[in-house]
Order: sequence, then C-alpha cells, then structure tokens
Amino acid sequence: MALPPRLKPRKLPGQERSQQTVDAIVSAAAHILANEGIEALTTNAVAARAGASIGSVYQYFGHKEAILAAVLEKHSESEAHFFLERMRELDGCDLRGRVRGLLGIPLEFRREHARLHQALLDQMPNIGRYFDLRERVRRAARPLRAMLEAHASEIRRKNLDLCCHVLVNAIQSLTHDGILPRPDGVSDDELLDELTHLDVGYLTDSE
Amino acid sequence: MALPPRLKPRKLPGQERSQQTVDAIVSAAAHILANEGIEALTTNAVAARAGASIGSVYQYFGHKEAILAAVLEKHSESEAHFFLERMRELDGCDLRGRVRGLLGIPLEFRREHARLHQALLDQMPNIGRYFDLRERVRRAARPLRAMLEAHASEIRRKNLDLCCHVLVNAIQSLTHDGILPRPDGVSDDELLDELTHLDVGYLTDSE
Amino acid sequence: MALPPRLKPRKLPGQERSQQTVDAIVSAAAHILANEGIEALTTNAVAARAGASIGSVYQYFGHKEAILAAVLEKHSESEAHFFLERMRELDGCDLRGRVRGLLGIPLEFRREHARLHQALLDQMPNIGRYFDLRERVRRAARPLRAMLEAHASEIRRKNLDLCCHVLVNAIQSLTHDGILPRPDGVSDDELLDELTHLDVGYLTDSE
Amino acid sequence: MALPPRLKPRKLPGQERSQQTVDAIVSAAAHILANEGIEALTTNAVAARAGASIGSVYQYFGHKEAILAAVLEKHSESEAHFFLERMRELDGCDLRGRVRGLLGIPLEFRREHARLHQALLDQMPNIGRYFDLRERVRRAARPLRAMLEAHASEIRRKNLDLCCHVLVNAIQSLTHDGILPRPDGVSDDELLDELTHLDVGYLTDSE
DNA sequence: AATGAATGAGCTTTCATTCAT
DNA sequence: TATGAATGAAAGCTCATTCAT
Repeated sequence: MALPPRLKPRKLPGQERSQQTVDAIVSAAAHILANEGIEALTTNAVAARAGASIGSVYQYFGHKEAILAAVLEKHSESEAHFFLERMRELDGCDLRGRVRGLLGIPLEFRREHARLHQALLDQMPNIGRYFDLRERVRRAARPLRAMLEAHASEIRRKNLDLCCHVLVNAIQSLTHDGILPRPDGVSDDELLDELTHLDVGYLTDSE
Repeated sequence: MALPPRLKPRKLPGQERSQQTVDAIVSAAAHILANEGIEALTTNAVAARAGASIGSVYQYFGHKEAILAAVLEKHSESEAHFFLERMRELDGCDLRGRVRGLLGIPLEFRREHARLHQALLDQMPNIGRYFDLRERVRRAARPLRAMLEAHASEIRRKNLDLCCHVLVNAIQSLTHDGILPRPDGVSDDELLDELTHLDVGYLTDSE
Repeated sequence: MALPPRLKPRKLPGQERSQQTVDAIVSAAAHILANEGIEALTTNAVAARAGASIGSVYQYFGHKEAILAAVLEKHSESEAHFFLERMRELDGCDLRGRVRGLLGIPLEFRREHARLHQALLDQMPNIGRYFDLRERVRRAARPLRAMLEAHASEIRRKNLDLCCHVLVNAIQSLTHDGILPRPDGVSDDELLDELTHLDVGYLTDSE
Repeated sequence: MALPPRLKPRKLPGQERSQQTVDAIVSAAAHILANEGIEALTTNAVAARAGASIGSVYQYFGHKEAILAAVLEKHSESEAHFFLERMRELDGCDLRGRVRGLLGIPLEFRREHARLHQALLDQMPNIGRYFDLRERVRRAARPLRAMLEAHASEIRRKNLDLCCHVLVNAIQSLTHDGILPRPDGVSDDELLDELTHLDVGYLTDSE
C-alpha cells in the first residue's frame, strides 16, 4: 500500500527546503524592488526579508545580480504564462479581433504588476548579461507566429518573421510607454484602436 | 597707443574661464561614460579627466547626477540639431521619401555616437528626475508635425497628434533597439523599408 | 562757516568702507548662526550674506574662528552695555531689591537674544582660544563689586571677590539654564525669589 | 569522555564577540577624545584604535554621533556610580558634613577624568539630541532628595524640589567651571567652604 | 582693496562579499 | 547547510583657504 502522501513533511528533506529558501529570497527581492526601489535592494535587506541569513543568500546566488536575474526570470515566466492564457481566449476571433486582443494583453499585465515591471525594465541594462533577452523574445514570438500562420490566407506580407518583429515591437512600445509618454487626451482604447488599425493594415496590405 | 588686442588672453577672466571648466567637465564625463562605462564614471575620475579639481566639479554641479544630466542635455541638443539638419535635406522628397529619410536619421545618429547613446539610454531611469523627457519629445515632434501638415492632402488620418506619436514611437523603437533585438538576418535597410511601408500605409490609409 | 556735515559721504574713504564691510560680515555671521545654526555658518555663506566676496572676508579675518570671535565680542559688548544700563535703574533700591534686580537682568537679555546667545554658548569651547573670557568676567564683575561696596555695612562676608564670584556664578547659572533644566512647575519669578533669598542670606550672614 | 571545559573559548560565540567589539569601539572613542581632541575623533581613527574595521563600527553605530553618545552614556553611568559610592561614605555625617562632602564629589570625579569630562562637556551641544540630559539630572537628584529628607527637621525650606535644583545647580557650577573661571588665588577648599556655607545657610534659614 | 574660481585633503558612510564557527 | 560578524575598497561630497587677476 502506498504511504499516504504528505505534502508538507515535518522536516523537509534537503532539496525541498533549499527550494523554499530560494523562493523566499526571490520573492523578497521582488517585493523590495517593487515597493522600495532599487536603492533599497541590498543583499542584506533581501536576506532579512526572506528570513534567511546573508550567508544562505550567497549559498544560492553567487552575486547580487544573480538574484535580480532570478526575479526577472520569474517575472518573465509569469508574463509568458499570462500571455498564453489570454491568447487562448482569442481563439474564435478574426484577425482584427485577435490583433486587438493581443495588443491589450501587455497593457493588462502591466497594470497588474506596474511597479515591479517598471523597476525590472529600468534594471535591464544591468541584468542583461545574465539574462538572454534575445532567446526570451524568440520564444515569446513562437505562439504569435503560429497565430499569424493560422491567418496566412489573409496576410500578404512575405516575411512572417519580420511581421512578428514588427508586432512584438508594437507590443513592446505599449509596454514601454512609461518611458515614451503618449499625447495628452488619448485613452488606452484609442491608442489600442490606432495600433490595431496600423498593424492589421500592415499585415493585410499587399507588398 | 592701445595695446594690440589679444584674442586669447593668457588667463581668461571670470565668466569665460568658468564656462571652459564646465565644458571640460561635461566632455570628460561624456568621454568616460562612452569609453569606460558607468562604473568608471566617478566624480573624481571626471575631475581628473577634466583637468579640474573635485571642488570645481561641485562648484558647478551640485551632485553626480547633475553631471550626467548635463551630458544628456548636450547630447540631446546635438541630436536635435542633427535631426533638423538632415530633415532639411528631405525638402524636395515626396511623402514616402520623407518618411524613409526620417526613419533613417536616428539610425545614422546612433551609428555615430553608438556607445555614448546607448550608455545614456541605460542611465535614463537614473537621470529622469533631472531631465524632462516629456518636454523634449514634445519639442522634437514639432518639425515632424509640420512635415505631416505639408502633406495634409495625402494623409487620411484625422488625428495628426496621434500620427506624430505613432511615428515618434517607430523612431524611438529604432533608437531603442539595443533593448529589443531585431531578428537575425535582417539588415538596416530591410527594416527601414518595412517600417516605411508600415508608416506610409498607415498615414495614407482611409480610416 | 562750517561745511554742512554729510553723514553718508558719496564715496567712503578707505577706513570707513572697510569698517562697513567688517560690520556686514559680523552681522551676517551672527544672523546665520542665530537662524540657521552652526552647521550653516560657512565662510562662503557669510560672505554671500554680507554682500562681500570670500576674498574680502579673508582680508579682514584670518580664519573662520576669528569671525566667530568677533560675533562673540560684539554680543558680549552689547550684553555689558545692557547690564550697566539696567543696573543704573536699581540705584535707589535696597540690597534685596538690587540683588533681585541684578539676577533678573540676564534673564531679560537672554529672552531677547535667545537663539544667538545659546548658539554662542554652544560654541564657547571652539572660540575660547581667541576670546579671553577670564578678562571679560573680571570686567563684568567690577560694577558688581562697586555695588557690593556700597552696601558694605550690611554685608558680613570678608572676601568680597569671592562674593562677586558666587554672585556671578548664580547669574551665569540662570543664564545657562538652557543646559540645566529647571524642575517642572517652577516659574521665572519663583526661581528668582529663591536665588535672591539664597544670595541675600549669604551676603548678610555672619561668617 | 567529556572534553575539558574551556573558560575562554578560542573564538567567542556570537553575542559575546559583538559586545567585545562594541566595547572596544566605545573605549577607543573615549581614548581619542580625551587624548587627541574632537578633531582627531574620526570614524576611521576610532575603528583603527578599536582594532575593528570601519564596517564594524557602522554595524553597531549608525552614525558618528551615536558613538559619541555611547561614550557619554558610559561616562555618565560611571559618574553616577561614583556619586552613589561616595555618598554612602557620608552616611554618618551631619548636614554640614554631608553638604560639603557632596560638593566635593564632582570635584574629585573631574580631577580623575579631567580631559574626557571636559571634552564631553564641550560636545554636549552636538550630542544633546541623542542624550536625554533632563532625565539624567532627574535621576541623579533622587538620592540627593532622599538625603535632604533625612535632615527634614533641620531644613526650613518648604519646596524640597527647589532645594534640590539649587543644590544640583551649585554642583553643576563646580563641574562646569572650565567655562566659568574662578577668581585667582582661590583654592578648591576655599571655594568648597564658601559654597557649603552658602548652601547650608540657605537650607537651614527660615523662609 | 576686491574678486571669485580653483583647490584638495579628508571626511562620513555604504554594501557586496567572505569565512570561521 | 546555515549563520552573521567582520571586512574594507571606494564612493560622494564639504568647505576653509589661496592667489592670479
């Protein structure tokens, strides 16, 4: 007979306890970064908030930037999941609906994780070395490309990769718009409409 | 009899000497930032390279970030001049030519000041407080808008401000592409063509 | 016939202009010390407030402490005048009245120049070297001694110098009481009464 | 077999080691302050003399003034102990003897810690913020009051609190006399006699 | 006599990282 | 594995003072 599964063993065996510590560290770092800013993100502060010793932090992360990279990793993963989730809801739509829906996703995600997202964006130059953005974007573009292929008959552009890039670019622009301020009196919806128009026109236009 | 005027007095009088010092400091900072990176940009290093004392640096810049802001200011100014200069050369072109030419300008500017430009971009989050990007973008958009107005008859979009924003956005995307890497195997020219097509289509399309 | 006296000559001759500058510097220093505290009292700040150049400040004061000493000098002088003035008003009083009046003078003076007085007191250790407090106290004690001599018949103590010292001490204690806080619920008047009693008793007591 | 107990472990465990470091820092600061003056009291000098790193100093003291406050705290504590100790020796004396003995204590203490005491006195304005002198004086007055109460029958003054204040004041005057110089040719003993007379007279006098 | 740009020694403080326990 | 006291390089910045003009 199988032993009754214990989800939380009284004394965690090595690996699992380690994982808990690592998680606590990453969460602590994310929390501090989002709520107190990069200046407050010291290794000691992270350890304190994680309920770990500074020594333990260095057991799992060789240097500070590795912590930041892990935070970005986790955030990025969660963004990807979010994207896939929302994309599935667009399955029945036509091209226009899908493009518009697609553009709306990053706006929604950003709204939910505004401070952390912006903070991580600001730190990109520092984390870049430990985080392969290129690969990340490539991976993110895959479902997008699948979607475009599903509408191949309507799309007149030849180079789908380039199409993806332009779309991702538009999405990123939206996501970045903390940096590039939009003109006064333009709402989220209007901007979304405009970009949808821009992109759909672009995709369906003959070369 | 009057003494022969000396254009470059042995020791400059007050105001002029100050200006020289300030210039030396800003240039030194720009040089270090571009060639050695932000980590090497210490106030003492700036002073040393400027041939000034650390005290003089603080005479003119209340804190380190003020130096960076001045570097950005100067770079930004020079970018604006560059833009206006190049735009004038597009006077005879049609809409497509102008849009393409326009998109090419930031690429050219970036190529010339690649390292400094990227470094300043990376520091934007830190300098933002002392540098009104909003106002800067607004000013930069003015000649752009004038250009669009000159082609009013060909343009079908109603909200010219929104058009400007979308265009500026495209330009910024190009300029920012240190962050968002372009797909492999796509040349400057191809990307330029694609964006030109995108933008011209967008502008001349009926709503 | 005498020329009409001009109180403010169009162009001050050397010495007088110097004196004006010196006064301006001392006043500026006093103002800053009283209103912004010792931390704000930098030589440059003094020069700025005095409307003089830092060079001029060093023309007249060899180093910073010399300025502070001058402020103390002036304040001390003004305190002495104040004392003599008020003492004269006590001429008709009996011994008790005189002692009480005497003790009240420093309280009044302090009330009027509270911030400057306290600030100077705090700086005494730093200025001491350039300011002969000993001599100052000796001089201040002279009219006091004269007063005691006028009441020689009532006083039973032999060593009048010691009496002076004890009295001056009591006065100083009052003046210092920013440092040594008095017990709660004791008013100026009560304390004054108590000290008067103490001192008169002491003076008139047989050895 | 049990290992032989070691009274002084080779390396002290946590808390104890910390305490040692803290003590070393405070002692170092006191030494420097007393022997080289406030100008030599830099945080680096303190660390060096304490045989600790500058980092350790800031582990335990948030800023320089906190070190000074700790020195004052320790000195003040030791003064209080000294006072209580000496007061006990006066138990058999009559009022006059007690008052005289009492006044002599600060003189003795000062003689022993002359340089440190004076230096701390000079720094009071700077440390005041971190050191509750008011409370300190209140606490010091308690045994004094007890002594007065023990002689209630001989004392004619009504307000014992006021008596305490006057006495403490006299004591402080003695302790402060680095500031207010005594007249030439007056010895410690003479001054002590005079003040004893003053105070006893004051206490036993009818209102 | 007046100016004020320039000086620079030296301060306090931070924080990523190490390592003996 | 976990701890946390200790480290110390290196940073930003101040301000009394000088001296060429």
